[in-house]
Amino acid sequence: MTPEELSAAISACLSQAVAAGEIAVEVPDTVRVERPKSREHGDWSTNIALQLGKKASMAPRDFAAMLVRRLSEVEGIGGVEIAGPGFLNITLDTAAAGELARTIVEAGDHFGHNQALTGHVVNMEFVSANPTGPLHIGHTRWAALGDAIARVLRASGAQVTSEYYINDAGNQMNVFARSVYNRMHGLPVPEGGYPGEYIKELADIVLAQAPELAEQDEETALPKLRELAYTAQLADIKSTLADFGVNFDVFFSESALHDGGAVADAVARLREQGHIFDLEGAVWLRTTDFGDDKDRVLIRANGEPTYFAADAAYYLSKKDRGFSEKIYLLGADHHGYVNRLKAIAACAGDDKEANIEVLIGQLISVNGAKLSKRAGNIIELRDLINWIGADALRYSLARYPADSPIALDPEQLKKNTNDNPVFYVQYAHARSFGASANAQAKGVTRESFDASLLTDPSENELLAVLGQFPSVVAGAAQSREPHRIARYLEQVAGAYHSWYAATRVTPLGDGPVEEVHHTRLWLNDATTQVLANGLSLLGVSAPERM
RNA sequence: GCCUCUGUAGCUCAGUGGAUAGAGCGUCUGCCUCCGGAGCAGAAGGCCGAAGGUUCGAUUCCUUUCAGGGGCACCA
Repeated sequence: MTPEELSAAISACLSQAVAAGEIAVEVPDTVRVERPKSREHGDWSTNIALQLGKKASMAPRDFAAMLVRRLSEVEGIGGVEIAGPGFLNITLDTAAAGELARTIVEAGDHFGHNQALTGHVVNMEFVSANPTGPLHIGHTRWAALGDAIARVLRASGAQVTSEYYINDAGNQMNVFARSVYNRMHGLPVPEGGYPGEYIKELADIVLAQAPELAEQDEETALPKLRELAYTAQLADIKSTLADFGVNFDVFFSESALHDGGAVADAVARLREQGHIFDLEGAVWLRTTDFGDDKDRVLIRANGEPTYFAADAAYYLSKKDRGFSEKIYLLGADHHGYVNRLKAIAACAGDDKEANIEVLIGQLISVNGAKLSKRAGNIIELRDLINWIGADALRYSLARYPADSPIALDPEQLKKNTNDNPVFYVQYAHARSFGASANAQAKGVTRESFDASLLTDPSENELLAVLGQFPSVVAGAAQSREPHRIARYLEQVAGAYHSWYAATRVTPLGDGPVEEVHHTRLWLNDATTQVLANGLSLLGVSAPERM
């Protein structure tokens, strides 16, 4: 019996009691069941009687007593006790609890999938680093976390498109091109230009493709140089992301918005909506009507559209493409954008609470220094991957909530590789995988299964932890917090290691293979499955040996 | 000044309107003649930044306050 099934059973009892006229209260959609810290409080507990007692004008303990009578009749429930002010402590029959092992193995890769977000059509935009330099550590957090969120949302039934917005328009591209040009000719970095070593590499790549650029003056060379350098840089970004296990569904070009007339069109549409005004030659969007602290310019007095205008056009594109929820994952340095992005949504006639969601991730600091490609002291994502591996990096970024600031010391991270929790989890997977193979070599099989034999306390604990996976996934999806998966996996690994130390899947020595060994193989393999499914949601590999 | 995030064990950080607040690292004690010891069992270590409020119950929600990070462009 899974916690969900137990929860449903309690709801059913409540509904029956209402129907029978024993209580008069609105039955909540779901009843929360929790794993009590102490085993003395049963396998699962609920505080539903405390919550509903008052609403039903009953003493919580009387309400609880009513529920106990009905719950005790439910198949699979071994006992129900009232504790304290009205907690219900529920103990499952061993067999009902153990049945979960078979449920998981049979569900396979699908175990953990749920319907919490079925029907949601979501656009998730993240990373969106400027194509003027390589991805660096500042981009890695959302790359890891954003991709994990996309996976978790999909597992919860949402239809998700992940998107990378390429800021390939505006003056920065010219500065970028001039930086490459200057480097090519041994000139100093231009004012406000990019100094990093990668500029030299780009210059070499560009020259290899178009040697004639070396002979041309800046004005002649720039357009083609710009195009080639941009293409090379974007290709580098894409390949780094791929090595990190992050594959976007869509790469969306900002300049395409300008060239295709989408920006002008967006301004016209917003004007129709009545949120535009003209002042001192510029065109403004009245974002203050929707919570922004100042109005924003869309078209400058000189006729050029602002970056914000492209943002508006981009939002409308997402809306036109049918996404009911647009999620933006931004760094804390963009926190000032939240209100104006939401104002765009509202100006476009959307609900700024339901149709747009802006998540702010705190920045990662490295040795206390801020990183900037302009300053040239970047730590590249590719280097980090090479140093500590994509798995360890993704996991260590995914195990913290986005709003907690983390300070990474690359040297420390590299040194502490063996202390990284990812190894604890991956090791549990490898160990359970190996244990299964060994057991089967000794004649243990999954041909028979008797759930009532899983009586060891460590088995009760492991089963309880495994059973929580679907609700953990659903919770992670709804809260956009994939770190819950990581923390949960650490719990699973811990429960597995304890179980492994307490029981045996393979008989001791030359002992006979008994029914209990066959049954434990199911539990072992169920654990392997949950660990693999969970790691997959984080984009981390589940090795069969280490 | 305004907005926002953070403050929990020596360190890095989880966590919840409920029963005894957790993990890893570090420290200390045990456990390899047998399925992977990259592991297990146990010990020590806490004014959940501070003060008010809501509640039967607050570390959790609200207000104030102190401390730290980040942000406040007709840049992109």
